[in-house]
Amino acid sequence: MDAPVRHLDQVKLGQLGHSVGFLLRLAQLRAFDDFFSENGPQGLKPGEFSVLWVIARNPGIRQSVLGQRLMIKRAHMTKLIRTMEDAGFVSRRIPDRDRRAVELTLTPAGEHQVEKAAVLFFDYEQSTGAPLDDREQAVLVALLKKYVGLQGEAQG
Amino acid sequence: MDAPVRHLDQVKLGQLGHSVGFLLRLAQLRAFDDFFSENGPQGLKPGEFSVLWVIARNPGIRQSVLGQRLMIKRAHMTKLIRTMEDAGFVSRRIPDRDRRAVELTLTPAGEHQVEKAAVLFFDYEQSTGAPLDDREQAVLVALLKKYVGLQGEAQG
DNA sequence: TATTGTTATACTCTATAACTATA
DNA sequence: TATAGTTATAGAGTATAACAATA
Repeated sequence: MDAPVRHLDQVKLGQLGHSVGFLLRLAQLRAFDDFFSENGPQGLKPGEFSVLWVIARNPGIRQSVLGQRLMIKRAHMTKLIRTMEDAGFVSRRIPDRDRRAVELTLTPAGEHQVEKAAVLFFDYEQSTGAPLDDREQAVLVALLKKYVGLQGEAQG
Repeated sequence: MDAPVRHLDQVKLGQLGHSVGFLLRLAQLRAFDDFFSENGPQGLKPGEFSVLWVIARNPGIRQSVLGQRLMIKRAHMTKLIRTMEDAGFVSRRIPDRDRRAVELTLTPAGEHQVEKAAVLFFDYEQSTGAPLDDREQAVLVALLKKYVGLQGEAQG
């Protein structure tokens, strides 16, 4: 009989410790949480930053396409975009050739906001990758891209 | 001037497409979401499965240690454990030597539940890793473990 | 009929702080 | 004083379904 586990290093994870899904969850918590809580750039939340960033690089992108790429559901996209519109960062346009759709662009204020936040975001990315050296980090990125099927996409 | 982006493969992600944090988020969605929504084993949610699994391998583990290892906050642990207790899967015990603490064990029903769920969970893990071959998957797991600081822990 | 986006509802997970009881 | 756990509240993110407008 083992004594009751009272210390972190004694905890046995078994197969779970080799589970991609489980490790991804822990890794995501490590990567994002502390950053976006306190040091959060300009009060932008993760989803908001990624949305602004992608609109900046794809002016006129359709709301549905943006949501698909970032894996954000339509209902949530609506709320996100409304918030960004209310903040004065995004403008919406209904194209004549398909009046169901919405095309998104950044306002000048939105562009300014993203570029400022991006500096903080990518700087943090660098520092949070600390436990891995550059080569390991590159391998991790490559494997994750393959895992999520993000390989042949356009680079900007 | 580019034409408005209307297709997924045209979307330019720029630096974001090389961001560990961003890729981790996409990867986690890919790994977990669809599985635990529909095919979810026995109606167990991800947090619930991981909690039961770790208790099974560490009988008598303290609630606080469990929460630290799984990166679940104390307030949320309380609710999670209550739910599992109400479901008849977990039993709580206040040890005499520190009457503030709670030691957790599985009931026979809980043990049965985890083992059944584990088969489905790890089988799915296998299939969801499809885009990566065995060697790539092993490298990914090793890098993620290093990234989250999960290296020298006890194996079970 | 199918698609784009909106609205409304509910649930999971998280964040925070105040609280208890024990140490 | 500090720690283990609880309670309560708020918020983000997501899932779901019903809906309007357009294709």
